[in-house]
Amino acid sequence: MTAPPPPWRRTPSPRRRAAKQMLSQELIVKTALEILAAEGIDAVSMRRVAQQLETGPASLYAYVANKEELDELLLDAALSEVPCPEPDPQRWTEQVKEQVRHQIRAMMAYPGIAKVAWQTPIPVTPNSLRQGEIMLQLLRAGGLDLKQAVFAGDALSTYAKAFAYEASGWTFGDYDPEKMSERGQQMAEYMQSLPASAFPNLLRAGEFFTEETSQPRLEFALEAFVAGLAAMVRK
Amino acid sequence: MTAPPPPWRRTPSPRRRAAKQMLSQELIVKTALEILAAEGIDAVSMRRVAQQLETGPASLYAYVANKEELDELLLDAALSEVPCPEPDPQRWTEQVKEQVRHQIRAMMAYPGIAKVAWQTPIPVTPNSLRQGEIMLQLLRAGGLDLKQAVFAGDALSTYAKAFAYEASGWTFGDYDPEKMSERGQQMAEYMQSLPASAFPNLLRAGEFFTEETSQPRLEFALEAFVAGLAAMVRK
DNA sequence: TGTACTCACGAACACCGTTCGCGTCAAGCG
DNA sequence: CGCTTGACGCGAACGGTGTTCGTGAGTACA
Repeated sequence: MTAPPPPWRRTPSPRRRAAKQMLSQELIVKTALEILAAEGIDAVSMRRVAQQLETGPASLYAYVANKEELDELLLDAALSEVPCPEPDPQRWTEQVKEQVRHQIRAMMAYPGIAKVAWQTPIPVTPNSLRQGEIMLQLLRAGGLDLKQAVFAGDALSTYAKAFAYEASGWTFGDYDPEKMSERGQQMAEYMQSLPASAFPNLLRAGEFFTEETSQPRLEFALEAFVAGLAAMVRK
Repeated sequence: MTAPPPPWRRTPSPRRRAAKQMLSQELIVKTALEILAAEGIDAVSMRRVAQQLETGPASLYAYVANKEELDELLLDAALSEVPCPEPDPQRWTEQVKEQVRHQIRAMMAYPGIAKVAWQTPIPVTPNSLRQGEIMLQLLRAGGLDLKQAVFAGDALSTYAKAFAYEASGWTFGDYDPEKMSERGQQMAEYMQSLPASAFPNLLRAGEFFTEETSQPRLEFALEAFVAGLAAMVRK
């Protein structure tokens, strides 16, 4: 609100470097996570983070190569909270399922971080690698050979990302409720407009597809897949 | 190269509507698909499509509500090629797997369309619905009850989208090879920099994770999941 | 011929990620 | 102590995105 100083008068002490906190990669990530928590993933832009730090977007590039690297750091921060159990061959199926649940829970703790996980092909951050290794250990403890473990681990982490992404979109405001109910209506209208028996199953599927069936859907998928793995091992 | 007409002279016959093909939703989708095939999904912007049609971006909004709707139409076009088999209870496991393979193949025929599938929550286009219903029919023919079929169908289509997305990124130029090999090196370096035994499995996993293992990875995941389903039915 | 209406679309808006180079500051040296 | 020089923070600009609104030209009708 104060008027800018007259242009001919050199500003007296504009830089009080020590006064405002020095930038650092850590501080940038911390700030980005705060914005993520408060305003969602789409609000996390280089500009918005810089604004929060009271600087211009160009300043961030001294500590972060680009947006992609920032995204990767955010994902890694989210994954840092996932525990690493000791493999127990007796309980391997339960351990595998539990690990996937943990990974999904960690991603859903930061609304929208799953979207980032998809944009980051083969993340190589410490915590991502750690999760990959843990998963392989649990699977191998169950008796899968290396190749089987790698394939199964890939499928599980792919599904975990996919599930977390869809669930995030559902539970946080990414798509607004008004639009969604409109969709539901369109869908019902379209299906009923065709020959009555064209969509006998799909017409009754809606009731199993609400937010509160999210958890059972995950459990079903995990149960089926892990049971399939167990059958391979026994054979 | 011709000079513009003097401003006081009203342009004689600027609109030869019939000369350039009239716009229509169909033409817009067709043009977008051509650009998609030639330049990849990221090139498909409202501006680029309009440019190809020799008009401004605003003109498209008469036939398409927004970019999201255009995306949905593109996805629907891609799915139109997926066949719809008659359910055969004797061969249901094979039919389910084959249907997923077909869906994935259809998406990969249009590089990057899988990305669109992710951005479109619960697509309600005719072909998407048709695929949903088919999947439910195949699963129910296998003996699953409606709830089981809905959950299984959800998991399968989620995985199909996820797989097609990852495979698309891999096989088309989305991430450039130089960057990727740099990644691989970083990864190997990091893993070896830690206590020797920190990543015993992951260090040997690389060889199972090339482009040519893409197909076997899919088959493994399908096999495990469908086997798990079959076990549920038998029980 | 004059008028009224429709509608195609150019231009603008508010964003985005990224880059370049200016200008200021602090350190080093005479 | 004062000057020079090097480093570097960051404002401004570039080229992109999706979307909206007002204008003016074209058509149809009186």
